[in-house]
Amino acid sequence: MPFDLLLNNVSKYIHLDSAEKEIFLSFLQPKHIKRKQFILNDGEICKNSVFVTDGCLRGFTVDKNGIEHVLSFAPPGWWIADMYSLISQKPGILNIEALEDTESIILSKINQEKLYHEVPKFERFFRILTENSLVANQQRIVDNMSLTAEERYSIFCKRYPTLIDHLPQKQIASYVGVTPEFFSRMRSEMIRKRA
Amino acid sequence: MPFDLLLNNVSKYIHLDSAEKEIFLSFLQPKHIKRKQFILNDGEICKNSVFVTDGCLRGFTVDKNGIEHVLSFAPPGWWIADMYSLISQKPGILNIEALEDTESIILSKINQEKLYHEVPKFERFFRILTENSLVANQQRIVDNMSLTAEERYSIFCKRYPTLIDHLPQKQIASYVGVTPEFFSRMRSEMIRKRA
DNA sequence: CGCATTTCTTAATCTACATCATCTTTCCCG
DNA sequence: CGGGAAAGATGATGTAGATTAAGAAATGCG
Repeated sequence: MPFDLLLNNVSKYIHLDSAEKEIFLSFLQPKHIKRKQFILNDGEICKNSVFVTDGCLRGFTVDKNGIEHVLSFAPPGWWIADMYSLISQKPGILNIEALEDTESIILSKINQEKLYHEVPKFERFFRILTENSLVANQQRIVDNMSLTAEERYSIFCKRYPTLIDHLPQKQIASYVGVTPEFFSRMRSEMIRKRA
Repeated sequence: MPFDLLLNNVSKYIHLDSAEKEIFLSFLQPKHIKRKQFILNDGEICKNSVFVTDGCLRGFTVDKNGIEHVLSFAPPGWWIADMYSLISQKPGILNIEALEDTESIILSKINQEKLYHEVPKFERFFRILTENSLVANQQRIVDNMSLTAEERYSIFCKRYPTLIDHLPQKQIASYVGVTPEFFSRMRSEMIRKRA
């Protein structure tokens, strides 16, 4: 069952009996996403929370010079959405794209509201997810103002250990906030230092 | 009445009849804050939302090298709090300090909850404040990754027009994310260009 | 399997911003 | 209102990371 990963994720924060699990599962929809396929474009209203069970998604914005900036990755076991747009139901700034063929589970905004009515303890669960995204954003602002690229890379490594040797370097570079060229040079210097 | 500014602020988002206004006001507490006085320290749990009616507060973090990074200002008409800590009631990372003698209105977390029960439409109001802080943080991450110091300064100017010639330059520099020396140089060059 | 496209590496040069030092100006508290 | 501290200006020098260019390696798709 690919839903096991999701149930595990939920049970980190709230306990569900089997009736509640049933209700939860009835609101979910599995979705296969092909490599390079977009499931959200900037300017759209975000209608879904997406939980990845296999593969990997990325959330990114495009600045006025056409440069992409990766704000988050979603490997298996992670949720992804444009939190602002999802909450406010106003147009967002995030694009969400599959970096490889990906299996996911969709919880629509509408079903999320229904779920709150039928199993109120899910309010707690999604409140915690929102808090986590808040704290991550706050921390990221500070990190970008005070840390070097190398330090930011090591934060990436802690946050996404499974992605380190798994993702195109240019995606990691974009998350860390440097050019692919500099990132390549930086990595080879880090290896040299360690040797 | 210094509460007028606050009632105006609230009525931008929700309409209150006079009974509801009464209830709201009964939960508030005016507070005078002296220049250089802290009303929140990092590591503490944030217990209050603070609305400024006169003067100015700043929210900032201190990095591992002891350098301060200003995340937000609160001139008259603005709310300030460590949103993450306020919502989660866990220790936060923000310090909040008065940049000059300041008049403010305090709404404690506890009273905020009571207010939700007595006047539920305040849920909408504070939800919107939370959304605004979310979108501001998201935008700030992108801005810091893609804009020059000069562009970030012009965003500061739009966001806080009343503060431009009113605040120590080093505070603005810290918000923009540059050293005071570079900020001084940058400003004199911007003036030269315009002349 | 093989070719095209994407990704990675390395090098030279460039630039935005930091750091350090010194001097001047402003401001605030006794 | 006067003196001391904080803030600001300006110059010289240092550096993290960008840009451009060009070749090598990897990868995905027909």
